[in-house]
Amino acid sequence: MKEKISNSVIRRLPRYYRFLDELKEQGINRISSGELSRKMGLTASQIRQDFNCFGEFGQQGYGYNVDILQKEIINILGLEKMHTAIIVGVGNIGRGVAQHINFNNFGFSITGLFDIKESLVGQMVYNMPIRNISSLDEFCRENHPEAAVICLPVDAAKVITAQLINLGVKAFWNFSHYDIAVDHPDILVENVHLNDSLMTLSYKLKNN
Amino acid sequence: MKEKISNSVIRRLPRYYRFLDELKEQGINRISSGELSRKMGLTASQIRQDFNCFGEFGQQGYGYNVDILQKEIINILGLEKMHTAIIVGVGNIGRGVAQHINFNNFGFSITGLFDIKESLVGQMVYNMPIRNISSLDEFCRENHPEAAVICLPVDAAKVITAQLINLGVKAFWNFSHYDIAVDHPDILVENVHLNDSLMTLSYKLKNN
DNA sequence: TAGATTGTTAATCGATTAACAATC
DNA sequence: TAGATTGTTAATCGATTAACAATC
Repeated sequence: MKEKISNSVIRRLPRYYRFLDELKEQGINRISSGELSRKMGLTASQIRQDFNCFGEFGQQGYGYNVDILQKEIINILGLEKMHTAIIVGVGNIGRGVAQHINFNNFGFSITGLFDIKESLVGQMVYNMPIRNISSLDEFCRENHPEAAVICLPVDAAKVITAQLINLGVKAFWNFSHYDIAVDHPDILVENVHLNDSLMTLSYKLKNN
Repeated sequence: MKEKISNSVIRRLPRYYRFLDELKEQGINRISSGELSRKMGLTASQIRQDFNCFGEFGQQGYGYNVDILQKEIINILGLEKMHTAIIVGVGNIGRGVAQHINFNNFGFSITGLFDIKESLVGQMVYNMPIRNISSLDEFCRENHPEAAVICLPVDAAKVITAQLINLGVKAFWNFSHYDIAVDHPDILVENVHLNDSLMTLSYKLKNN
């Protein structure tokens, strides 16, 4: 294991994970950096550099064992260690994410869902009722969720995030437009800025 | 306007757009790169470099006019030019995105929604019925959508994407795990890999 | 004018690519 | 052994930061 792993490397790991899955499905259990580079549209050099950040996973003259490599990536990403998480905001996008994402596969166990809207409170998602956001404090003091998925409008996101940080939440999967990292530099944040992404597509269309 | 604008710069533009919005709401109509850098957690240098890729938007000794700057960014991102788009796959995530995203604000006008599931066909989203995916060919030949939002499982995504490219769709907002760019290098793709994002959060939690 | 802040060039830093010796 | 392919160092490329002259 080398020193500091760069962000660029980390962001490529899930993609490797995905492609290794595909190889496994095709019954391929051995792959060289050259072959993988062609399949993924990267350079073989980059692939070898990336993997070598974490140790020596390959074998000279042979390549990489698909299964072992994927297990290493699972380990690096920490997908086997489970973290508790709550979903705050179960509107259009919150509900979509809640139902679409297989949290368990990626190291998260959802322990609660919250919304402010009375009409949503009590509805079942998975096999859990949506709770009133007024019970957030109490719930967190009892259950100590480690992470929160934030699917709220920007103003609510700001307030609720600060509240959750006080309650000990350490990591946020942030779907809101609120920039958590600016106010809370020491908190772990992963942003999903859908609007930003769509604007980028608009840019590409303009400058094709 | 300089030569090639780097990807890193483009990806920062929507974020500038967002922060300028916030400034406008606060009634601030003038900002220096130094102040903005503190608010956004960037260097002032980078901000000036970024804006200078596209022209001279500021004024020495004064800074930038918030309104003008935002209009320039809107122009650069092409948010005023409207593009027609369809949404393919109206399951959990497709529906969430369809209802959550304000496509019109970002240069897109949704002209059709499609799903394969009979139980969904006919249901109304916005003021449009979800159509059967079997009518995709006919619809595209008549309406020529420029872009498609892909919210499908990986296998369906692969097939439908190829079909849509044949029908003249030029750009994809891709929520599937299928890597469009590998098979179709000349097509415009903007990926939203939610699973990848969540795995990154898992990594951060492991290596906090 | 003096102060502030841009636009822009130069320096630094980091990430990607190329090359090749080590080794299976 | 000969061929293949890794692990790793060195070279290149690109992006960020620093510095400062231009100018409002």
